[in-house]
Amino acid sequence: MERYNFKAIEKKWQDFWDKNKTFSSKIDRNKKKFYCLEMFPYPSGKIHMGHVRNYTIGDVLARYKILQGFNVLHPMGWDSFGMPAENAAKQNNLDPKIWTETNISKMKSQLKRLGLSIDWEREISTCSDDYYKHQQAFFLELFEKKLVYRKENYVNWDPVDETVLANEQVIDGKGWRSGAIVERKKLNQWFFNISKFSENLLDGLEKLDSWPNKVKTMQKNWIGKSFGCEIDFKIEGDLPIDNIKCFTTRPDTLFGFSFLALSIDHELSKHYSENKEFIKFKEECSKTGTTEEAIAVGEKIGFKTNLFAINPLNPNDKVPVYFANFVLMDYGFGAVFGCPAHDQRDFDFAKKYNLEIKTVVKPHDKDNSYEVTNEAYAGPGIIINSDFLNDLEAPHNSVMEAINILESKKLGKKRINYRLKDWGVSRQRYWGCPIPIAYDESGKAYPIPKSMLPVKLPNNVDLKGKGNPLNNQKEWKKITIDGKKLTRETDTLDTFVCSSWYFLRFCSPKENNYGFKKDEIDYWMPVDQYIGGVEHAILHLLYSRFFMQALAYKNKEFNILEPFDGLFTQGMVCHETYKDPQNNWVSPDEIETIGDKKYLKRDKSKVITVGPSESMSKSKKNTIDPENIISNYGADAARLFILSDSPPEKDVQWSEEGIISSFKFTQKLWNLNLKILNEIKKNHKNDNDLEITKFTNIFIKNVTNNLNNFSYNKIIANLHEMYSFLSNQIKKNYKKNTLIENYQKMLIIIQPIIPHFSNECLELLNSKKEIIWPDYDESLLYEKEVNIVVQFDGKKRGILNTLKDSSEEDIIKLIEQDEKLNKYLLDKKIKRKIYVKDKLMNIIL
RNA sequence: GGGCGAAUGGCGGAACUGGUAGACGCGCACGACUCAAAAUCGUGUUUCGAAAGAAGUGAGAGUUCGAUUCUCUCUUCGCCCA
Repeated sequence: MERYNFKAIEKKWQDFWDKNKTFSSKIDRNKKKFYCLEMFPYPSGKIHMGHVRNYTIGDVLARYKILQGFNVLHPMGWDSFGMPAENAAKQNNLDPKIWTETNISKMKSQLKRLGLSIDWEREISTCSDDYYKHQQAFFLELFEKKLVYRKENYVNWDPVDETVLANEQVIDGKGWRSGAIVERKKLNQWFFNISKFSENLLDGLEKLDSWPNKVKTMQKNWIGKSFGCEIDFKIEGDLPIDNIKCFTTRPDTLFGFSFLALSIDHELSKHYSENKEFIKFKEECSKTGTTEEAIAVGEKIGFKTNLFAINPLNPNDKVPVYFANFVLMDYGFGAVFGCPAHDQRDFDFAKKYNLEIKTVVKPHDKDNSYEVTNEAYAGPGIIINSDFLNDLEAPHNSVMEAINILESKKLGKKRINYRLKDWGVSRQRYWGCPIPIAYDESGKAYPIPKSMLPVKLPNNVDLKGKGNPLNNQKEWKKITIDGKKLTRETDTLDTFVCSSWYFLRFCSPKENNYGFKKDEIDYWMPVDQYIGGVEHAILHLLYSRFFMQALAYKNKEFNILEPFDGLFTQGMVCHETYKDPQNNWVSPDEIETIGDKKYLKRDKSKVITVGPSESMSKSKKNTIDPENIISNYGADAARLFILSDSPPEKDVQWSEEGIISSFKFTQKLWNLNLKILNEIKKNHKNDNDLEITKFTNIFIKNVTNNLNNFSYNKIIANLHEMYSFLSNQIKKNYKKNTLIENYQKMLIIIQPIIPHFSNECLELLNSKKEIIWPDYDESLLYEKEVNIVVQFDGKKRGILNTLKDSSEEDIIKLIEQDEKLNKYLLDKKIKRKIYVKDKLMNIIL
């Protein structure tokens, strides 16, 4: 038996694709285009199994579309700005640029070994100034359109490292590196006005039919449109103010009003800046944490002012005003009216401070004496105890009615509120795209003229020092524009900005004057199928959608509003976790299995406990290195396995047995291939071809359907069926041409999955016929005979094999003649017959 | 706390619009080849039962001639948001 030499064969085809530029793409207006895109990777230096899965899924689709005759664009690039480079640079005294470039070349060669159908001529890297100069131009374009602005906002400040921390760098309220307690600090930062497009972004979701509903729902919730009312509450007390503005979605519960709560960042707080009690209260608030989660879980606390708010619907009703930790400045106006009976947070607060709890909604099954006691009632019902609002259906009719009354009395205004906040894009870091702005001494911002772009990152920057590295570049910061001496902005852009338009750049990767060429994006965009992890379901996808809106704003030339026509979110790659007796994580390749137990390889007295399968992560040491897998088993085997066990949208469990089984399967297929080539040489004259042609037809139909539905795991099952069919039937002496024709079709069908193997076999088969995706003949799928399930009283009692399209009478006759079935009919009267043609006969006795 | 989704053999998973539950793979068992093992090939494998047969898709109800599929209630798990 010959071994399949995957190493030589895979290399041969990868070199062939490289040399012939097989996957290079050009605009061809006679062909239908297909833009297949997988989320581009961060160049960490090593591909991981998640990449293998992501890019295999995309590659299967791209190759399928190529075979179907589409003009396919399938590019790849690098999301190469970001913190890991800066951290690595700090730790190892490296230049982030060199670190990143080395990683890119390593990862590129690894990706090539997977045999992907990538057009490498379109490769881009977001950290190169060829790329980011266009991004700076976009920033200025948005600046001109007034979609970018600067405002003060809070950041996580590490006082020891003198740096701003990302949320994920704050662990238990402390800086991840210094361990210092993180402070809230206000900084001037740049914002993209994404909230301006809230309605468009919400609306656009409706048209995205090929997006998973899950993702659409997540975006919808993130945008968080709510319908309600803004109310001006009249204020009495010891401060010179007349009113406080609130937003509420439940103005219909105003008669349950018992306090008014303000965010500690509300503008009124400035009146208390010297108040010791208030300062203490603020400290208390920051201890419980300022994340929304901490607030929801933690205790609700408040600071009572000497102010009173007057209920607009009932002027005799005056309630106290508090500052409270559960009110967020970002939502509405940073002020809410408290209705304890019908909101749990308000309820908790009222209990703590002994405030009145007035029930104003009763559930449908309760009478008017209903009273909220142990917890707030937030469900639907009927309004009670509310004067002119009584008996209204809540919330369906009551909210609208309350708004109408408030509007007619000029006490409030109908208002739509969005949860979506503007996108803060300033990052106080070195390794990012410089923001093309400079300031004069008064702090006024000037855009840097387009002719002076790119604003390049300076080289040889000391990253180990404190503070923002660019801010320490005294010379770099100086710039003169039109004779004015200015100081550059030292913040860089969030890396999400880089990934918000890279799919446009792939259409025109070499264009020098602008980020893309119009005729090129008009041809290629939108991305027909975008594939990536569900972890990007909200931010990256929403930002990219916003970016298209922003480019199209006040620009009739640009008319792509949705960048991604289809979206597919793949699941994660998981692996069992292992621990030694000391409870340390152990990596799979440190383990040896003897019998049904696992031991540490280097010390076999240590028994390993097997933990649950979890997504591969370095911290749990349950990663598998794709490079080893490809070296040991080949790219085709790796592709087969990563697709085989689970549907692509679900998590897949990596296992040693699984990859070995896929590897063995490639070997079996190879030997089968040799046998088939041998049969062809024999040149049989046998005319019986129906069986194999029929099989090929079913095979084409099944795989095509499964490809269209992303049921890639089922394709692997189809492949096994093909193998078992061919290995059983090969001795049937099929005529040479029949065999060649059918086998060629099968090899084409398996090409998207195992491209190296398929190409090699096709070459050896040397058929004259063109290599295109085969059609199937519907008439050949027609069976003359069918199996009919026979049921008595709904219970399956047997199967009849009979002619297709048999009548009910024919079937009954057959049952009467059948020894096993006719006994059920003895001494019985048939009450009813249900006959489903060619499928089932159910007899009710 | 809210939203979305899932639950099928020892395991991963199939089952198109309600119509043969368990495709395909892993694992396991037995057999062939071998002095032996590995590799390979073959057979079997939901459970109970010798068999006939019965039960069976998280639990409970409902609709139906018929439910993994539809409806309701519950349990558990996952993801997202808070």
